[in-house]
Amino acid sequence: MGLAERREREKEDQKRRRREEILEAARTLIRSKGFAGSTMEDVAREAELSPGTLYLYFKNKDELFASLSLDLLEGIVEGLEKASAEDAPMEEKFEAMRKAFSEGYQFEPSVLLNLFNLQTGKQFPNLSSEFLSELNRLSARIVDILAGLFDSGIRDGQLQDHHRVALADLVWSLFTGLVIWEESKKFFGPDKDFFESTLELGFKILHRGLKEE
Amino acid sequence: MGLAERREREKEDQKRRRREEILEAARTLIRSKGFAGSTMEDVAREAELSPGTLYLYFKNKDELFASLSLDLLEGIVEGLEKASAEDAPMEEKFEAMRKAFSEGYQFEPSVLLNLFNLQTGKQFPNLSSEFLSELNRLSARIVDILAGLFDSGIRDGQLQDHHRVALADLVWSLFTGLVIWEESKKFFGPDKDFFESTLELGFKILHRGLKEE
Amino acid sequence: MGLAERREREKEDQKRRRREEILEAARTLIRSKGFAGSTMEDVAREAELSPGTLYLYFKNKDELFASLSLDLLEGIVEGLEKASAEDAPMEEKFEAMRKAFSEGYQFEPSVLLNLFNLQTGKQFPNLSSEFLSELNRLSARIVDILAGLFDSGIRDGQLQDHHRVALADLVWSLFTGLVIWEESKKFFGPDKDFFESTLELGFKILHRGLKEE
Amino acid sequence: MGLAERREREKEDQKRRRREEILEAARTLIRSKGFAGSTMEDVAREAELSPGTLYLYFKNKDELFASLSLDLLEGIVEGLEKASAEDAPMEEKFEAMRKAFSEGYQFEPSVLLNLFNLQTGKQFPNLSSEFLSELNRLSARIVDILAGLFDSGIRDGQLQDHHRVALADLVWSLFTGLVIWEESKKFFGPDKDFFESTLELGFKILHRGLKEE
DNA sequence: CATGAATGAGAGTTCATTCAT
DNA sequence: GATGAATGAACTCTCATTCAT
Repeated sequence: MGLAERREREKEDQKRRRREEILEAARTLIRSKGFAGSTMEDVAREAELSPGTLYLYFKNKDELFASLSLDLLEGIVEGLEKASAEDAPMEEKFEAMRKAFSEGYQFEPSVLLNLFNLQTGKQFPNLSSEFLSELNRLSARIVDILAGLFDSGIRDGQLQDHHRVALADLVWSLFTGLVIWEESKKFFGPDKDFFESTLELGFKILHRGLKEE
Repeated sequence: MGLAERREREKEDQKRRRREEILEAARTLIRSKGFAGSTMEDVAREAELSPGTLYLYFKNKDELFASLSLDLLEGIVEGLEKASAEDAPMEEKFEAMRKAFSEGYQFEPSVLLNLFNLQTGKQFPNLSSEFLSELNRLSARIVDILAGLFDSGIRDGQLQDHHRVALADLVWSLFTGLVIWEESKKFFGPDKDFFESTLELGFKILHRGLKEE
Repeated sequence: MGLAERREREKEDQKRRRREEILEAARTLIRSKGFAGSTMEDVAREAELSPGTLYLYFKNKDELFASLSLDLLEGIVEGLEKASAEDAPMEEKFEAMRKAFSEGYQFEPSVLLNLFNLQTGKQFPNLSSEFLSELNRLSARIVDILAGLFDSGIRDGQLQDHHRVALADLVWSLFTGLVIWEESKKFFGPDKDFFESTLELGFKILHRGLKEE
Repeated sequence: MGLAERREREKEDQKRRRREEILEAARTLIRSKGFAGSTMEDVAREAELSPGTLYLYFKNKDELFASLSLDLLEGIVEGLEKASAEDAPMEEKFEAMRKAFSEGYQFEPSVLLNLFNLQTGKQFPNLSSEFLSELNRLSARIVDILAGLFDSGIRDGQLQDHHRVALADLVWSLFTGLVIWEESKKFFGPDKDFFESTLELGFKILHRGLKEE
């Protein structure tokens, strides 16, 4: 490996790290002030950079914050892929799914809310279509994996036969709805967080509701 | 009834109608451009009024659009109250619930998304606290009714025993998640709407998952 | 006197009374919120009328509030005319002057401040020139009377010889300056009002400073 | 001195200069159109900047224009402090006072008028309380210095004994009243300016009226 | 690469004034 | 004469974005 090559790589690393720092700052801010409430200057201050610098790493504000959503979705995809790869009884698969979602929740609830604002696609004329289709590709991938998971369960007789995609939509909706609802509840009673336990209950009932006897 | 009295009442009616027109215009706009993307001038133009007039009926933009959320929640509360009032087998109650949600969906999905933006409470400094607490009161009322519904089912032995509020949270989350998700899907495949069928499936599975044998 | 004539007169009276009520309301408001801070709707509410009605009595907001200044100036002119009419020793004339000013102060300090805003003539494009010249005529009249007063004192050897108009300007400036300054002081120490005693002292020193020995 | 340090200082200078330019523009405008008549866009245009830039240097319109008043008051305080520091016969001190005021007049009469609008405190909800108290502190300081000046004259037997603060109020009122009055007169007879000569006369009479024989 | 001062379009909001009833 | 709902021009202020250094 030549020197030039190493330099190159170090530069790349440096760049990636910077990018991460900015996203980290954005995540902190979206939590406390929401998307519309956070200014680029806020992000710059939080990341200890100047506003101009942000534009060296992100095309605009929308894409900066949308990148958070991408990260979130990627994390969930990864988790779900692992869950679906295993050759295990349905119970364990459900458990793995639940864990993947749970990790998504850790990421930052506000980001998920923002994802939907993005995805309904209104008011984000600055989001490049490549970006949007990447978001959609990942969402679709999630539903895909979930559908596949249910398909395998149905085919080997562990689950009742229902439309796979509808089942996937249901689970994904349950997850996102719960994230948002728990986030809302926090606002008027900031102390408690029942996300985990309620999600667990949800999966339990879901499993029982689907199980083939 | 005196003439003055009649005049008075007609004026009241006129006023209410105007308010409705403005809300209607806002609903149309939130659908096409979202909350942040809709300007007060847009609303005025849509309602065929001048911008200043809007402020005779609503204190500011936030409250105007939040009023839509209030209407939506009120509609759902009403529907659920009817569902819970009936003395019927659980199946029918579930069916009534589903209908109440279904009507909420008709109202306008974007409004629900905006409700959550409001409720996470960030970035809406112009929303009076009375308004926010009214929003929260209604949300709480919904969960309350749902919890009561499950409670009755559990107590007369039709449903398995679970934490009532957790069950309520689950149903409410499922509904809201589904609304938002279907709305998102429309954006990248605008032709189909599986909300109704998926919600139906959800309730079916939920019922089976909870039913005491 | 015919009936028609009486009707006419009663109408006139009624009209004048209405006008007074509006001015009274404006005076109350200018005290508490200042000119720019008072809206026409405020005035209407205070006078228990509708906004539109104000325009039956005054051409616009500027003229309404400027009328207060006219009233104030007229009161002072009247008082000073009495003071200058008397054939009395200088001491008594000074005392009469002081009283005239004192009554002007009772009228409402804020009105005087507004008068100057009007008279520096900026930002009041809605004030008809007739109105402005009436304001100026009264101001000039005040200086005139004061100058005459000093003239008589100088000519009969009671006062030292100085430029009459300059003396008049001095007294008028002293008065207005004191009104405004005491008003300002009230804002950060609202309890005390030294206008009367300080004005008295001012006149005493002025007299001693001018008296021919 | 390091390079960084020098850069730093130059930046500071640049910043101060910009601020001055904006204030200068505001002063030009308040003279021609008054406070309420000048828009932020006017100021920006006059300063050859964009509206947004003004807000980098001043929190809002009120504070921008109030800064002019602060400058004016500071100038007067400075002048008066010099006047009171001298150990000189009363005549010279009076002369020094007069000069301090005279320079205040040069600053810009309209600013003084605006100061009083500010200080009566109505209708300026955007003025931070720190700003207001700074204005009041300076006003109080002026009266303080003046009172001290009179006190020394009284104690060494050059002036008759009167309430020091009342004397200070008188002089300050005379000054401000004269500024405003001469400004008003300019409006309907724009050619002449008797401020200097009238102020001189005022001080002469005042001195004679106070002098202990 | 990084900066941060400057930009300027665009938003929400106010309020003097009008006019159909 | 009186009303008050409606108007709409005009204002202040924000903030994503740019670009000279």
